[in-house]
Amino acid sequence: MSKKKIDPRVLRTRQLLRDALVELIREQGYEKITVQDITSRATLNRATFYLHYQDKLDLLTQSTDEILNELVEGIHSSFDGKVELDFQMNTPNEKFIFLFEQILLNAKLYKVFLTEKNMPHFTSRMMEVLTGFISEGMMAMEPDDHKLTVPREFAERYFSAAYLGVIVWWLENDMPYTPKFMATQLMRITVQGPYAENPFIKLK
Amino acid sequence: MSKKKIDPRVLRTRQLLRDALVELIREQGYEKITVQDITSRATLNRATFYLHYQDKLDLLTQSTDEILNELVEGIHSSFDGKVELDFQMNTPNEKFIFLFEQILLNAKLYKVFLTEKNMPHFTSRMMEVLTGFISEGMMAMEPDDHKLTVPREFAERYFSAAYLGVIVWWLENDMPYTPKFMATQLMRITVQGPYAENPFIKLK
DNA sequence: TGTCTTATCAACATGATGTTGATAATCTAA
DNA sequence: TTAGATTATCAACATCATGTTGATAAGACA
Repeated sequence: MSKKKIDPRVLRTRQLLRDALVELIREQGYEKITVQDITSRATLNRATFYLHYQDKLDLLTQSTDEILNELVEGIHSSFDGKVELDFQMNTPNEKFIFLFEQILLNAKLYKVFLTEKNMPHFTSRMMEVLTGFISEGMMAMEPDDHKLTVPREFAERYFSAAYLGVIVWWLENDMPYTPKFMATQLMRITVQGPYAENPFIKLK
Repeated sequence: MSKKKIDPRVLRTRQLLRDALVELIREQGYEKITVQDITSRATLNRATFYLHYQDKLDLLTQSTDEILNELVEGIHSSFDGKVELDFQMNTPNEKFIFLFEQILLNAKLYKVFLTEKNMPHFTSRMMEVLTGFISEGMMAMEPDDHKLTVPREFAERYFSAAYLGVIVWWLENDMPYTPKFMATQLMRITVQGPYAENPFIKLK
């Protein structure tokens, strides 16, 4: 009901605007772009822009929301209830492999949106997405707050930030490893920490 | 030699502009601010702004650099060579306590710059600062790359992103814990992971 | 004190913004 | 395939922010 048929011209126009935005951000940074620049690149009239979006920021916000909603829905529809989100040494979680694979598919776009300085909204939304998976996984592993070493929110933020940081690093370096390798490394560092002979674990 | 006497009026003007910027970002977000807004708030003429900065972004960039340079120099001068940056269970590293204390002192400013959406430059510079400490600590602990479970750069990014995420969480929630508590939690989750009975460590 | 530096102020050209109304193109459904 | 509805185009507009300039005032410093 909520999805009436959308005029294909509208979809086309919005896609053109979004593509133009991504290109221009990469070329000259988000700040310097004007609505005029975007519509010129998209071969549309400037007034047309205002039929679809309030301003530059609105275009960016809506685009990021659409992209990340697709990501989340893709994961949900592929794994709906089938895969437990547990953390095990050297066995990368399939959802995380899928995550890196999806990002790889749209690497050009993710790279621009995640690694350009001054990209409002996208990074925080991406963080929310990751927090979703991580809090889900943590609740599955340990629903009892008392058995956590640190406040739950603290841990969730710690891991989502760490994972996002790694994703950004991967993109900045032009994806030097496969999705499976990345997911494996994440499991390993999460479980074992960074040192092979784990000098951390010397409990008193 | 590089620090000639700076006219106090210049310092005053720059301080006024920086303060105005921080206030306005908090009130209406970085995007919507104009140079006119900043100079009005600072009770300065708009032309005066251009005697000191190229544009809004230049003011922001220079301000963040100054703030973070002060932070780094403060830590260096307080601990110069005295404190090893090692990671031990339940014993928070003094540099990290100091870090949280410094942020607490300028919490209003850090909160705006780190948690407002769309804050160019500051977050990435802050990340660099953290990466500095972390890579220093990791090299002290384990200079041999072969004994790492994951690529060194991967681990450095993982931890700096995680730590920055936790700092942002702390600020967003209006510093609900003391710097010492925060530093302790960071050590604990880094060393032991999030679970008290560490179910992660079930090696095959 | 006088000199140098900086701030002030008004004014200007330029360019981006957001809106409007008339017109053309394109889609959808009968 | 055609008619009616939707959307895009285009030119024009007032408004606002920008960046700069030149003349003048105020403040710092030796």
